[in-house]
Amino acid sequence: MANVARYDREEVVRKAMLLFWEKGFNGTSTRDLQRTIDMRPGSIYAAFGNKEKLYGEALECYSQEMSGILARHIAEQGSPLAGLEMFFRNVVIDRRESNPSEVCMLIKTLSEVNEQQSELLELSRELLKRAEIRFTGILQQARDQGEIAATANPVVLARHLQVQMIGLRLYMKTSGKPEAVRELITNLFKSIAVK
Amino acid sequence: MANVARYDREEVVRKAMLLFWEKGFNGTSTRDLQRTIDMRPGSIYAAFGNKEKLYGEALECYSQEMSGILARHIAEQGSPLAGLEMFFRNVVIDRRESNPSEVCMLIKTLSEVNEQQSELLELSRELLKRAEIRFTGILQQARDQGEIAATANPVVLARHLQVQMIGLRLYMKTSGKPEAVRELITNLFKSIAVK
DNA sequence: TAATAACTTGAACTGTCGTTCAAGATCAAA
DNA sequence: TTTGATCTTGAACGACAGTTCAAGTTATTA
Repeated sequence: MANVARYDREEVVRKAMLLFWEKGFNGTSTRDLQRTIDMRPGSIYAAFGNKEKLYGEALECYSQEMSGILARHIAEQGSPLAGLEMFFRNVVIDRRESNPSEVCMLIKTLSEVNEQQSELLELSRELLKRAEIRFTGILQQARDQGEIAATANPVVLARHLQVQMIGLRLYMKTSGKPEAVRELITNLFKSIAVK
Repeated sequence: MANVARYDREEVVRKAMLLFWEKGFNGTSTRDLQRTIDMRPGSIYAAFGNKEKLYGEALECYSQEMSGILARHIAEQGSPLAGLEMFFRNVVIDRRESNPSEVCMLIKTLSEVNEQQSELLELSRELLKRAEIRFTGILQQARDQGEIAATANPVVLARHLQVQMIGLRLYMKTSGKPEAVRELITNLFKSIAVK
C-alpha cells in the first residue's frame, strides 16, 4: 500500500475531547489543538476534515466515556437505582475537579454553538437523547425489581433525571458547595425510591 | 462643560446584552457590537473600557430584567408560589422563542468563560447567588402564608428551584418538547405545595 | 465669538484565526 | 532497488480579532 498513519486515532480524539471540553469550541484554537494532540495542520485536516468535524468526534468520545462510567456504577452496585445514584454523586461531585470542566460537554456545546454549526447542535441533541433513553431503560429495570413504584412512569422520570443531571452539575459550578449538592442528590433519590 | 454623549447608555447596554446573550462572549465580535449598538470603536472603548467590561454590564442588565419579570408575575398572581410557577412557565416555555437564547445568560457565561475572564465568572456566580436569595425570600413568604409546609426549609428549597430553572431551560433547548417540560414544571410545583 | 473640554470618527495596528498546499518522508509492493 | 501511494511537515494565505489614537466634530463657557 503505502505509508501508514503514525498516530492512534482514538487517543488523538480523546486528547482533543479533553481540550475542547475545557475550553469550548470557540475558545479552542487550532494551534492549541496542534500542540495538544501533537499533529501538524496538514495531518489534522487530512484525518478529520476540519475543526468542527473533529469536535463532533470528540463529542461522541465524551458520550462513550460517560456511558461507560454509568455502566460501571450499575455493575458495581448490582442495582439500577443505587447505580444511578452513585453515578450522579460521582459525576457531579467527585469528578468535578479532575475533569476538564464541571459542566457536561454536551450541554456546553448546546449552549455555546449557534446555527452556523448546526451539525454540532443536532449531534449534541442526539447524544443527550440517547442518554435519556438509557435512563429510561435503567428505570424500567428498577421498576421491574420493585425499587421504584409500579405506577411510576420511566419516560417521565428519565426526563426528570436529565433535568437534574444538567441542573446539578451547573449548580455545583455556580455555588461551589459540594455538601449542599450532596444533600440535593440524596433528596432526589429519596423522592424517587419506592416508599 | 463640553460636548455631551449622544447615546443612551442603558439602551446601548441592553442592545449589547441581547447580542451577547445570543452569541456568547467569544462568539460576539467587536464589529458585531459596533453595528448592533451603532457606536464606533473609540466611543465604545471610551465608554466601557473593553469588551469584557461591556459584557459585565450586559450581565447585570440581564439580571435586572429577569428580576423584574419575576416581580411582575408575583404581583399579578397575588401569591408567592403561584407567581413563581408562572415565572417558570413564562421563562422556560413562553419566552423561549422570542428570547435571543433559550439558555439563561448567566449560565451560558458560567459554562463558556474560563479563568482568563475570571471577573465575568465571579460576576455570574454573584448574580446567580442573588437570584437564589431572592427565591429564598419568596419561599419564606410562601411558608408564612401557608402555601408550603411549615416544616419546609426555604434555603434548601431555593437551591432546588435554582437547579430546576437551570435544568429545565437547557432541557427545553435539548428536547424541543414544550408539553413535556410543562408537565415537569407542574410536577415540580405539585411536589412543593402543601399537601 | 473665541476658547476649550468632551465626545465621535474610522483608519490602522498587531496578533491570531482556520485552513491550504507544495515539498519531503515513509513504507508496502513490484 | 525502484516505484508510487500515503502520510507528514510547516510556511504561508487571506480574513478577522480586539484595541488604539490622531484628527475631526460638537456644545458649553467665558
